[in-house]
Amino acid sequence: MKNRRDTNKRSSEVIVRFPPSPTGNLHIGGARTALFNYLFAKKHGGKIYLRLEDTDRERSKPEFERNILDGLAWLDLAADTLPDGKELWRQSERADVYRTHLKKLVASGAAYLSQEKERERREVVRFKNPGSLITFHDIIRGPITFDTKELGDFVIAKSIEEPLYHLAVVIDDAALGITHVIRGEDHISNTPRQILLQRALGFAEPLYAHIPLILAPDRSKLSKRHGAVAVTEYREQGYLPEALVNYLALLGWNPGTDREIFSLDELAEQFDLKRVQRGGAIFNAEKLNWINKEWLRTLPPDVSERAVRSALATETPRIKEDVLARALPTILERIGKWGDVRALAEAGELDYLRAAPKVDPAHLPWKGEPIESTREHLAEAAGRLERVAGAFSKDAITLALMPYAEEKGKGNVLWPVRFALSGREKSPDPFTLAYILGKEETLRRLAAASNLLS
RNA sequence: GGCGCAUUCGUCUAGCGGCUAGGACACCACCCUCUCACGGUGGGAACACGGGUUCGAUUCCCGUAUGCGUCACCA
Repeated sequence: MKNRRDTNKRSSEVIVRFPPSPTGNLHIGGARTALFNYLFAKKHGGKIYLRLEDTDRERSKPEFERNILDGLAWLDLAADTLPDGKELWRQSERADVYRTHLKKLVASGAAYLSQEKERERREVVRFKNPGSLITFHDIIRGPITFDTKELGDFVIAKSIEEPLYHLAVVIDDAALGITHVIRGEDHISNTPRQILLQRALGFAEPLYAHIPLILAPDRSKLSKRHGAVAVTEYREQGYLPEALVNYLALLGWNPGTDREIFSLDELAEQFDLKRVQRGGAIFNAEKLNWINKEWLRTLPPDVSERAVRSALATETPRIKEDVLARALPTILERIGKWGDVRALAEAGELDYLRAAPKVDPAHLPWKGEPIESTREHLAEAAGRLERVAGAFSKDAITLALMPYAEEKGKGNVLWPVRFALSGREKSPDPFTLAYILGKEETLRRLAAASNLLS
């Protein structure tokens, strides 16, 4: 039998699979299962196959399949090409194989056609359960024992033509030569059933590793009512795939060091099933945000600029190219993900980048400073900035303004200048603002503010 | 309810018989500072409980409690 794990020749080979059911979008938990399988395969130079478990024809939908494939591609979790040369393994295309095995099971007496009363169907295929004690060694949890008598003669197919989950899984795992089954802890109780089938079919038993579940803040199973669960929703919110992968890897696994920022390749290098946690882990968006921020900082400026620009694409009027380019570091400092750019814009915090602000003259003077001298400060600041000869850089601006500000009191000078440029009580510092806006626009706004005071 | 899995700061976690129980996120304070953000420094914060085993338990064993999973002609 070709799927036997030969103890000499192929003992070190690792073959894993990610088998989503296209009955829903790729969610965070499924993505992490895919990730752990991927990391394990890469770590050991093995293979990972993608298998669509679509035996339930009613619930399986093309749009879910699309969503799953999109999500995996976005996270950069590429599966290996299948032994038959295809990219995708669909259970719905393997009816003949399942039928053959089913007939064999029935012929040998390991399964039987069962007459049902008052059920959905009159006749189904049940597995004749020998009722033995099954123990398997979970890589993460150690030995787990079940008394399969409690399972009864479970149904393995709706009919000879319609296999159910456990049967299809066992047959496909054997056909693909799967060596390690890495899946969610909710599958622990499925394992004895599958081992029973493997034995009846004469298949080799893969090694099992059941990873902990991802939980909602209230420790219940993470679901739609807890907010975003689909991977594509995180993409839409403007998270970086590197960040989501990084965070997901750290949810339930750790490298044993204090390091927290890892690329996919670095994770693969470090990954070890032995360091996977046993208890469930709550999904914490704040930590994700922090990791995303760390990744944001690693981006080259042109990539960031493009992303910020596209986040602002629907905002009018458009921010001028050169202004946006200079404002980029300041914007990046204030966001955790691309979606925050929109939030910033909607809160009006970027208005001053587009056009001169409507300045409320009442807010122009710094604490108790008279209007007269405030106007003087604005005029003097404008004069000094106008005399800046070379590049209108942040350093040059600071050099031009600082001595005067220190002489008259920093707040007395810097507050009105900053307020004149931004029109806001909270904003970046005046030097940065002047640099972003450019000399001409800076002088124009200072003059405008000065006029408001006369 | 049966069966199974789990339980260290609010959260993610380090720890694999002897530690002032470490780190990160979040939070708080201070510093930086014209404001905000960034950054820096510091702080509060945990071994679920009860029995054992042991000279000594966060660590090993057994209970209890709690949480979660699963008991489909879904996967």
